Parts: sequence; C-alpha cells; structure tokens
Amino acid sequence: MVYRRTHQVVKRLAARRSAILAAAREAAADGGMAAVQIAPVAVRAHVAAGTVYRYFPSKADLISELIAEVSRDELAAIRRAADAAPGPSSALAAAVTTVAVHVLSQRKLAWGILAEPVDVDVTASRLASRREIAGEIATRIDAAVRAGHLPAQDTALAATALLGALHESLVGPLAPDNLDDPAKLRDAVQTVTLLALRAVGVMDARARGLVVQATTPAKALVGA
Amino acid sequence: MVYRRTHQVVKRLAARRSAILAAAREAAADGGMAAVQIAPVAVRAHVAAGTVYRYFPSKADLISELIAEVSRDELAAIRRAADAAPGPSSALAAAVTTVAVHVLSQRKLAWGILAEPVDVDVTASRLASRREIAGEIATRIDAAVRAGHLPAQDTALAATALLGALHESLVGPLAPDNLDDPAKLRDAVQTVTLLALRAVGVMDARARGLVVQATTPAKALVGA
DNA sequence: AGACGCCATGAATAGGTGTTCATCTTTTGC
DNA sequence: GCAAAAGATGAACACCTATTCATGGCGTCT
Repeated sequence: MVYRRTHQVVKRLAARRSAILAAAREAAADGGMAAVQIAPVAVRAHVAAGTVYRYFPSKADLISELIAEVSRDELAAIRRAADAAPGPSSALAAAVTTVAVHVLSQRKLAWGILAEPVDVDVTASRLASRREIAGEIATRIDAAVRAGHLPAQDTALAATALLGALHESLVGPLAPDNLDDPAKLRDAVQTVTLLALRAVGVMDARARGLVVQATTPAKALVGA
Repeated sequence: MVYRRTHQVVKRLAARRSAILAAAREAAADGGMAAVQIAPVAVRAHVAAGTVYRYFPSKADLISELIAEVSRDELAAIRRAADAAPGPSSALAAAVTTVAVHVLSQRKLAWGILAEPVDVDVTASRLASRREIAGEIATRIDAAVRAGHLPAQDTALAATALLGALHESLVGPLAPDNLDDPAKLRDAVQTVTLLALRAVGVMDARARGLVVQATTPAKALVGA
C-alpha cells in the first residue's frame, strides 16, 4: 500500500516551509540575526520548535536559505534597475543606487545578512551572496569600461571595494544615525554613489549628473 | 598592618597582564577571534584560567582591550606614515597604503578586530576603533580639501567608505586568495589605493603618481 | 621567624540554546 | 470506518565555554 502526498498536503507543506522562512526573515528584519532563534521563529510561524527540523536540517540551513532568498531578491532588483537605464554608465549608477537604497531601507536585515555575528556557520551562503551581487556589479563596471567610459581595471576587485564602501558607510557601525529622515537618507545615497562612481574612474562632473539621474527613479523606493 | 605591593610584584603583575594580552593577540593573529578562548589563552600565557579573571573582569573586557591595543598601534603607524609625506595628498595616499599593507600583513587579526563574529559584546570597542582610524583618515582628507587638491565633501562619510572598501576588498570573504605572493600583494595594495584616491576626487593621472610614491616606502612593510 | 593576606589555581558550576525523540494527531488507502 | 504511516509536538537532553570559588602557595610586614 503506497501512500502518496495529496496535492493539499503538498501545498500545506510548502506553505509551512515558506511560513518558517518568512518568520525567520521577519525576525531578522526586526532584531537582526540574533533574533533568529529556533523557538521564537517557530512561535512566529505558528509551529512547534521540533517542526522546524522537519523542514530544515539545522539552524545553519535555515539561515543559509534566508540569506540566499534575500540575496536573490536583491540581485533581481539590481538587474531591473540597471537594465532600465539608458547606457552602461547609467546602469552602473542605477545598480549602485539600488544597493544603497535597499540596505538603507532594511538596515537590520542587511546587517544581518552581511556581517552580523551568528552562532552557526553561514560563511558559505554569505560568500555566495556576496559573489552574486559583486559579480553583477563587476559586470556593469565591465560594460562601462568596454563602452570607453571608464579606464581598464580589475573589475572584480573594484566591485568588491564598492560594495564594501556602501555597506560600511551606510549600515556599518559608523553609519550616520539620522537616516530615518528621508532627505538625509537621499543625501547619503547620493554622496556614497558619487564616491563609488568616482572610484571606478568616472569624471567628477559626469558622475554628479549620473547620480542625480539614478536617484530620481529611486525616490519611490526611498519613500517605501 | 598595611600591605604594600613591592616594585617587583607590581612589575610581575604588569608583566602577567601584558602576557595575557599578548597571548590573546597571538591567538587572534593565529586563528581569529574564535581562537581567543579563556582556557587556550591562559595556556599560552602560562597561567591558569582563573588567573585571567584577576586581570580582566570578563572575556569581553579582554577582547576589548585587545582591540584597543591593536587600534592604537594601527593609528600610530598611520600617523607616522602620513606625517612623513611631503604634502596633504601624499599624506592621504600614505595613510591609505599603510592601512592596506597592515591589514594584508595580518589578515586574520584584522578580520578579528573588525568584523569576525564574537560570542561576547565588543561593539563598543570596535566602534571606538573604527572611529579613531576613520577620524584620522577624515582629517587627512580634510587637509587635502583645504589645500585645494580635492573637492569639498563629507569627509567623515568618505573616510568610512574608504575603510569599508579597503577592508572588504582585502580581508573580506571575497578578497583574492593568492595575496601571499608579494607581487600580487603589492598590486592589490596599489589597485585599492588608486580606487580610494579617485573616490575622494583625486584625478586619475595624479592618483597613479601618488600611489607609486606611497607604495615605495611601504615596500619594507610588505616584506615583513 | 612567624603570621597574615594577596595572588594563583583549576576543577566544578552555570546558563542558554540548538537538537532529539517518544508520543500524539492527522491524513491516506482500502 | 479502520489500520498504517507521515507529520507535528514540546519537554528533555546535550553541548560548550565563560565564570566562580574553595584551596594552596608565596610574598610582606613586625
């Protein structure tokens, strides 16, 4: 007698899994990775602690998937913004702006995904996450270089450095603390984007123009 | 009957304290902050675990002092290098190069001081450490701005971003892994310094010159 | 030299959270 | 409807390292 999982059951299982992941994400957005503990997450997802282990082998796996999920969303947003730009330099500016706006909008989550101490080993998924985002930025830099807008350079290293600059200055411990004010937030985004563009070799005057262009469509995001 | 501590005893106590701190530093340089555990550190320092607590109230205090110590050394090195430079722009280049060379020479230690997950709260001392170093860099940027070599800008934010770029690209998880080769190491230092200088507004041509100048005296450090 | 107290010791303790598993509940196939 | 199996439960367990504290040794003062 073969027991098969009914559609309904399959759906319920998938829903539970999503609920647990969503609960973990909420917890992280709310109180950082430190708040992602099995028992509280289980409560948030309306399941028992043991149930979590029917869906994720360990806490490390749960957090790893959380990181992967957030990373996927981020990557998609960057691509969308960059692809909508008129040229390679604009695309790069749009990509950088998108990252800046996103990390600022969800500072705790970003900090948790990127650098917050966690009691389990999630280096692998953090590494993968960084690789994806940095790779995308590197591609955009490369496009601008090939278009003759930027000097030749080690694009991988440049992309990594750019992300480091964004993260440290916007969600790191030295980040300005009054970024809840939308105006200040926009200023910070523009300042950092300008730095980033100049770093890869965009001339100052041109960089300022690109920053303004890139910030305009991002305004909606800033408000959200 | 009042018991006073003899000079000899005072010296021995101080020596023990230093030995414990040194042991912690060695452990961190060797295996990152994860290796800074009370029992192993005590062994390294040739004392018992309980003895550590006669010198440091808690592990958090021990690590905090470790961070402060390394930070002091780093700050001194930066100042020395910058003060020896002929002008404000050179000083900035020298400061950036110094940071790059130092973090590369002691990658594990740097990572531990800066960002490695620790099981106790050391955010305060990490914050202080970053503030000191970033403050120094900000001062140097400011000097270059006032000398008319750089456009006006938010120097604090710029300094933070620069350090973020250096750290992420040189000791972060995406850092190139073949930096044990001195030539590659020098290339990485130069590339990142160039990015940093351009980011704050140094013209590309001039930046390249400054980078070469700044790297020359730093060669000795690279070799060490 | 003797007594008193600081310093060092390290085995035992504490505390907190991820993980397990015997038990109960729900769903499935006949 | 009823047995069988998958799924869910949550209290108990396990583990790991910081911290404590009763004890012993050493240095200091009279």
